[in-house]
Amino acid sequence: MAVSGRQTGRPTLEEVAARAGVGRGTVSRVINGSPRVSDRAKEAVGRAIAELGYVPNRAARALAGARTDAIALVIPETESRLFAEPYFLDIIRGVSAELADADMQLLLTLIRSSKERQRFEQYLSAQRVDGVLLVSVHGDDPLPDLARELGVPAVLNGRRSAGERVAYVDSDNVGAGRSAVDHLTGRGRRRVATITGPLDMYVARCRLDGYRQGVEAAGLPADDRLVAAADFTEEGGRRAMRELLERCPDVDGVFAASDVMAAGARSVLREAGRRVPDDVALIGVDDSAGARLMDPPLTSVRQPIEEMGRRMARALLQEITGADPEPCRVVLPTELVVRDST
Amino acid sequence: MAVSGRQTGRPTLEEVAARAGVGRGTVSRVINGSPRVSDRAKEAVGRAIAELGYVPNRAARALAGARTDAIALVIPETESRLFAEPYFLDIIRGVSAELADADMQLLLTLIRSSKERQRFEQYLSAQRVDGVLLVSVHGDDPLPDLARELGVPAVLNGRRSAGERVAYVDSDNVGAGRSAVDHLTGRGRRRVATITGPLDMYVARCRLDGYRQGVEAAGLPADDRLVAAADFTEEGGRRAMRELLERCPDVDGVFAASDVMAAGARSVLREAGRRVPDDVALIGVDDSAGARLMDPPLTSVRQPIEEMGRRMARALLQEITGADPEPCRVVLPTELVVRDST
DNA sequence: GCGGGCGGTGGGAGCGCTCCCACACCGCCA
DNA sequence: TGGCGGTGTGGGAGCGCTCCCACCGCCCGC
Repeated sequence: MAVSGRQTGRPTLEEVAARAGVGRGTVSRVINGSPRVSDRAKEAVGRAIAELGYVPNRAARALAGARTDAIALVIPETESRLFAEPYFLDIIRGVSAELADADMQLLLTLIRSSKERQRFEQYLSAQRVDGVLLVSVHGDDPLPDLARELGVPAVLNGRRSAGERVAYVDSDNVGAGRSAVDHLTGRGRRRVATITGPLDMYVARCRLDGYRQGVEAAGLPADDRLVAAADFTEEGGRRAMRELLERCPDVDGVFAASDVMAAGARSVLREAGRRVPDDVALIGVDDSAGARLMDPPLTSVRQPIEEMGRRMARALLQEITGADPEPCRVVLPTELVVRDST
Repeated sequence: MAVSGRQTGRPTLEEVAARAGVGRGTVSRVINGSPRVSDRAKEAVGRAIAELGYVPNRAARALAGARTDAIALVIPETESRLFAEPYFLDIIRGVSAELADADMQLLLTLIRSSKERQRFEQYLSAQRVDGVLLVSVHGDDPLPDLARELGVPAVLNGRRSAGERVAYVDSDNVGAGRSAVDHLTGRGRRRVATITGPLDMYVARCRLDGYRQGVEAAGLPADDRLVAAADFTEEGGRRAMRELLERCPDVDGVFAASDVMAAGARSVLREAGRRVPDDVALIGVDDSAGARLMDPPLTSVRQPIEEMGRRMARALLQEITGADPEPCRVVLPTELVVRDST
């Protein structure tokens, strides 16, 4: 049964109106939750909608009204895949959960090349989405500002700098570094090193700041030889660990600014015959799935990634409805997950 | 400058037509690549488009025409997160790459609850996407058939059974199991066990078949005590390995049908004092990021995940344009990645 | 008792496209 | 010379909504 003759088969708002014995306008008002509708009409329309199985046509809505009921989640992947991948999935999970309730569509846009970037910029300026969520933005990324200029609501995941002007949801990266080092020094480590992310990224600088605070708080001497810059990759972590071992053979604790780099460091430590955690305690950031698989399982500072996604979505929705004129500035706390590597 | 007074600011097809000195129809024809246009007109329109920075309005297009220029990628997450997460990201990556060239939008839909499932089914029947890509479908998932009934093109990632009737892109799971066992027996292992996925999933049964073929080909006796069913989770892998150790203390090789389960097995082996690979050789499937991090690094059978995503997208696009009446049935080869666990 | 509100309503006028019909205009044939 | 088909073209008629104006009652105040 059903789905037989008709071309498109879908009932329209007009048909709903006819069945409910009201005008088109009234149906539209009911659907959009306008307060100026009598209970009687509301009920009649509701029944007609149910009977007909009516679902509003999004294209028509977008064309007639202003909104599209869709937001874009943008993930730039220009360079090497900097962040551990599960990170993105968790963000997506959070965003998706929040959007589902608002009945908004999630458009996923991976930007790999400048061509794709250009295409996305066209997208933006064509106002084809009600807002954008930007993940993994670099310090010099112009996309957030472009969105602002075009009047498209935007929310970032992470800041580009301390003075970020676009709305953002970030995690407490200074606190992450700080708690990692506190944990290390709390276990009696005295020569605590750090492997940083790329220092043109604010997130990396923040974690380094946290490290420095922790070192100072423990009354240990600041020693720049204990700081090795890397790039969030495993190979980078490996290289940095080698440097560290060479410069400071007496290192007994390492705070790697990401789990992936910690994994790199771990393999170098193994090759060098240093036991973890006996000789060198090791701690990462992200609490990624891989952390648990490492040997020994890696102590790590967890970020509430899914929650960040959720908060970003919520902030964007608010910005779209214009509920809150103040751009969202949220910094979520991190949490130490202690395992056997420390 | 720019973006000053005008309400929407975007030029319309009509304005392009006026500027090019042609009719609306002609501009539309040029944009959609119709052959029935003179070179002169084509050129004039092209210039006008460039000068005005015209970008077609998607909503209007969708409303007037039949297509929406969007496809949905559906990821059911009802139960525990069965598959390792990076899997999905790689699929997304492949799909996205292929779609970008076709200038199609990627709608991501996570289905967690029956409510979200229902919403998506409404979506489908409202014809709001030109097609669907379905990932991680279970044997009894009705979604693919629903899509078929509604006449929405669909492509699956993996089959639900040997007789799958909906278009699909799968990897050679039998071959994966077979090559894993061949590798194990090739290294002289004689008591080779397997930890399977949930046997109501076709993928799990295929890998088990491959295992059995491998055992037989090596002239080893089939022994059901060497087969332990699990569920693709780490805890499941752990439980299965314990069983195996109890039933067959002389086991010297284990083929786990996923890296995650291999990780579980590995930790049980450690606790039991069995060395890997000396006492027991261990091999997984997926070649996930975690495999490399394990100690020792895990030998694994890699699936061409990103390529699968790409092929799925390509197949779907073809099905949408109606180019190929035959539903896509692709089975991609897997590849053994040898590391230190075997 | 009459005028002015206000809650509630109907329906016209688009939104920016695609589809398709109608109509030039060309060169060809009979 | 007239007719005929084939190109190339213009533009009307929607697609299914939202927005908004106009309108109908009713109740209130004076």
